[in-house]
Amino acid sequence: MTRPRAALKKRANGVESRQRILDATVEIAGERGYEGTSIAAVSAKCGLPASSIYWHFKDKDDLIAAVIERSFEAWVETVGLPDDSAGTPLERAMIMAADVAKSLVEAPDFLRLGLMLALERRPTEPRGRTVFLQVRELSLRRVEDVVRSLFPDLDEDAVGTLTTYAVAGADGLFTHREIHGDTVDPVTLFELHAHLVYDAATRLAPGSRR
Amino acid sequence: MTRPRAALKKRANGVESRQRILDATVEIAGERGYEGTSIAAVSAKCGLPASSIYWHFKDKDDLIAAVIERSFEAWVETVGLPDDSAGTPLERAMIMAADVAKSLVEAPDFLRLGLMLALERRPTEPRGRTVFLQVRELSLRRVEDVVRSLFPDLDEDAVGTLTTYAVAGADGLFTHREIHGDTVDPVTLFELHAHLVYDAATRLAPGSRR
Amino acid sequence: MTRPRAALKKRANGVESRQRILDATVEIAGERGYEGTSIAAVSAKCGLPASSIYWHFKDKDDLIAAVIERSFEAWVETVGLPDDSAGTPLERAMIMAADVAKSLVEAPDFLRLGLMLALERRPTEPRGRTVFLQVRELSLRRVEDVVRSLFPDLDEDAVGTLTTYAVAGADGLFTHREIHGDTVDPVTLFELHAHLVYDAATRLAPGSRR
Amino acid sequence: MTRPRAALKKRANGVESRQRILDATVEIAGERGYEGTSIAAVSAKCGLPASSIYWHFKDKDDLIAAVIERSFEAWVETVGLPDDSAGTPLERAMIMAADVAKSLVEAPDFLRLGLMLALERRPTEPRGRTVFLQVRELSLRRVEDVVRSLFPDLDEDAVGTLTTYAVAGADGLFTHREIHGDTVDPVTLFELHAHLVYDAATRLAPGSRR
DNA sequence: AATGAATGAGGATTCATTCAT
DNA sequence: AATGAATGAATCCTCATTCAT
Repeated sequence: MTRPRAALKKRANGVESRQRILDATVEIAGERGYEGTSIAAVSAKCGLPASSIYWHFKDKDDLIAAVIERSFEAWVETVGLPDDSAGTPLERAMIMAADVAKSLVEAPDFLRLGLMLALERRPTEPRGRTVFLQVRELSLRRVEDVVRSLFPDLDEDAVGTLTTYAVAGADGLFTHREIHGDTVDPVTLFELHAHLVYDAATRLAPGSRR
Repeated sequence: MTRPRAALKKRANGVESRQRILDATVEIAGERGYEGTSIAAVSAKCGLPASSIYWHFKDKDDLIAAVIERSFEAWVETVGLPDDSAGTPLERAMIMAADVAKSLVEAPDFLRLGLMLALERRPTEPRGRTVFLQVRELSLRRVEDVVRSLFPDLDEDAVGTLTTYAVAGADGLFTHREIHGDTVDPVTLFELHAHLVYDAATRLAPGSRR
Repeated sequence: MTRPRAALKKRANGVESRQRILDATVEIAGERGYEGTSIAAVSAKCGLPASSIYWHFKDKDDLIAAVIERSFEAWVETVGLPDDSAGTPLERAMIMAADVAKSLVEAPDFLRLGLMLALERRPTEPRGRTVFLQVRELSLRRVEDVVRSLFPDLDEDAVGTLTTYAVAGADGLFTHREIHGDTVDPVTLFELHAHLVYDAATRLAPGSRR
Repeated sequence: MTRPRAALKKRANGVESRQRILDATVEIAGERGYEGTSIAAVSAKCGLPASSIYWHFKDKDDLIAAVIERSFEAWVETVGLPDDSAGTPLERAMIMAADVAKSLVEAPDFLRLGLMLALERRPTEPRGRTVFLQVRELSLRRVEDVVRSLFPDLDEDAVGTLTTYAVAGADGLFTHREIHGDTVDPVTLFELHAHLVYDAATRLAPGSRR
């Protein structure tokens, strides 16, 4: 009576269960938002009873926050880090644009869910929203750095404006695609965006005729 | 003396009640989205019992759809129609930009609620979402017309791209402001956007070195 | 400016409205029973607002009771009274059987609704049930009389048993038809029933070898 | 000593809870029919909160269907199977009659509830009704078999007629008793019914003077 | 003779969560 | 590591009824 040889299946496996729950949750939360995501629905989709979800996560808030975190990490990986060395500023900007466009097409959960949460204004803010705002702030700083390194002449105000415009534009293009689908090619749009942001840098630069 | 005109309060007045319900609903739905909007909350805010809400609206779906419709109309009014005659194309674009910026700052319910609904993907789409998509489509056609009239040389593809970029940019700037507040002056951003869209028109125009 | 010539339509007409309400109510109550019959449903079916129903009837109980009364009268008319004079007792019994069979096929609302109400045991008995029990008692007395006149020799106990059996049989055949439809010809069954009741009379008669 | 077996009350026991819910439901549904049976009332009667009822049953429909099923089984048990061997056909028929009479007096929930459901015609038929019709069909087949074995000479049409008449008669007698109580002794009536059905068999038999 | 609007009570069902096992 | 059962609060919505007009 040795231990069963291949007890691989159905052997209590915390890590895998956790993943299954998170998988189910992204799907549902991405469809229905924070309030629309019920533990029962997640339970039905992942096959584990509701009480098991509470074994892995403190509460619904915690679950959603975890989902945001995980999907942010997944998104960050698909973006890839820009190679600092290569080419002219414009060329580097264009490569970033293409990267971001691709990442938003491939791993849209993070931003969709995040924007849904961010647009809400409920009195007691869910932790998921806070998490999203944090990682978003992080991304904004990262973009700011890139802007600064690409256009060293800009003053801080201009850097802020440009960063905001660059990120807001990406948000808008993403949102548009989520709503209307690929009626216009997203890569074209993101490249246009990169070009225009680049133009804006010169427009905002000191000594420009603005 | 005739009988007191406004009796002793609380006497049947359909039109006003309807408005009160809608007022309460925009406020709540704009804060918490579709699922977060409970009839009980609306009832509490407008003072009428839940059952009375159902006299005026078939169900929650119907209520939210009505809110979207009304807030769209309100928004359209605050935008104002562009004066066809005035100035150079660029000047006219700048005026539009300022108008839209102002309208989004003043009557943001329509777009906030609409975007929240639009980002959702629930299997049985709420009517409110459909309504939003319809009026949005309408707005897109309107912008398209303006683009065409400002830049008569553009081919249809370019018109589509430009329209999409213009609207998506506005969405993005709006979203950014909803999330981060006025860290960067919205009018500046919308004017920058107008400038860049204008530049893009020349970039996309036939004969440009694109 | 004389009175409009043919103000026949839409001139407030109490009698017709009352009928429309009753018509709608039989239909719904026959489908769904007492509790299942909502004023809103009746209102929807007859086209008059709920408040109008309350102008014609005191309350729901009153409405249902009125329906029972009216459908009983309709049923009584389709039964027709047996012609006292004609033929042998058996022949007269057979004619009655055919009459009753036909009436239950043609105007089944009364009995269906009545039985539904009668089978219920709610603590505060609805007036409709009382009305049904009353008219049913009336019918039972009528049948009793017929039994007595057909079989003058029977003692009162036997009359009671026979009457009960005759009526219960009719109820059962009716119920069976409501449930299973015309899988077996109802006239055949009612004739068989008449025959057997007739046989039973001889079986119960004094001096029979029972 | 081990830990106290029946803890401190109120500790999870699925099977027992399910029974308690069903017990409460038969009682209420038998009194008030489908629509008249509110989950709140069941909850009050069985002591479990409404939400617990939904742990055990998908919805009200499911609950009522389960009640029908269980009460049918209970009823089948009180009927008892006819002992194939004993006596003449008539004697055996009489014993069956007595058995059925007794069972309907003792466990009337099944038939009362079933008939109430069966008489309804709601557009979307409740599952409970379907279940009742199924078990009823089953019972009819059983009776048909008995008829065939008691009167092997009958052709199929006659078997159908006789079966229908036998069952419909039982329904009618049951209904009568539910409505009017024991004004006439039920056993007497069921025995009379058995006699008459027996007579009918000869009346329907080939070669009879029918 | 009729009705638009209102309303409190109650309908079924789902919610997030807990807890003993 | 997991789960069956339970639970109170909240969900949306319908109920029968009223009342001023």
